[in-house]
Amino acid sequence: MQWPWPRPLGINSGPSRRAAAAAAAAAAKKDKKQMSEGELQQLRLKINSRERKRMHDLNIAMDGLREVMPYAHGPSVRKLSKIATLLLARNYILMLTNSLEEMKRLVSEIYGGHHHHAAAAVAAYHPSACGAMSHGPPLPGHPVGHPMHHPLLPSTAATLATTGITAVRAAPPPPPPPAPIPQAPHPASHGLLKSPSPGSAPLGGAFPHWSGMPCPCSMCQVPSAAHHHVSRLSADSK
DNA sequence: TAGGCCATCTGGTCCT
DNA sequence: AGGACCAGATGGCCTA
Repeated sequence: MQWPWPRPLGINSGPSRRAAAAAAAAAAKKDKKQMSEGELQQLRLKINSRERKRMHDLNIAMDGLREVMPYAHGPSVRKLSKIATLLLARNYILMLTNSLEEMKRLVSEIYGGHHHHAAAAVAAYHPSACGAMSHGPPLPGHPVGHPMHHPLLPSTAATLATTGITAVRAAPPPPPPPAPIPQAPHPASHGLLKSPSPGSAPLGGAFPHWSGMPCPCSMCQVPSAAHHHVSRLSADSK
């Protein structure tokens, strides 16, 4: 259907329209009364199946969203819940927007309005790899000694906290960190791990971290947020 | 055991 | 009319 966004209330929903719909529903009900039990059951199964498919598609889309989120991926890592995924995605978008604005501002400061050079500088400074979150070794032109603000600043976990949502089974009362959170190395107790093994790469090496930047994951945004719950991975694939 | 998350079923509503 | 979307109800699974 061509309505991939929530339908605003009130569209085409005047009293007459509603009455018509109600009448149609009533008629359908009457038809259903005339249907045999078997036919009714067939119809129900068909509708249920459609709904299942719809929800599966929704989950696939949700998985797609998880894949591009700056968050741990991998078999040993528990999946973000749906609500956490959406909230993290929102913050991620806000962060990228802020990042872009900040970048523009810096560039225009540096180049003092020479837009041509400024644009080139932006391209060189902020390669697309940054957006792809593949932060391995520093990229050419991608400063390692980034000021403490890679603007992943709107804290996901903070938002989650303010919305009363626990990101990935957040552990209770996270004392809010006053300032930028120290990033490296990740504590072994980072969470989302099946069995935190000291010495092994945090998060199984699955988590892309910026060198010299705050970690974007909600784990780091709020200490002790999100722990355990790995076994649901298997349950999720039921 | 309580609480969180999820899948599924179901009826209502709206759109094409 | 048929399909999509939505929200409430229900029950299962899992963890603290």
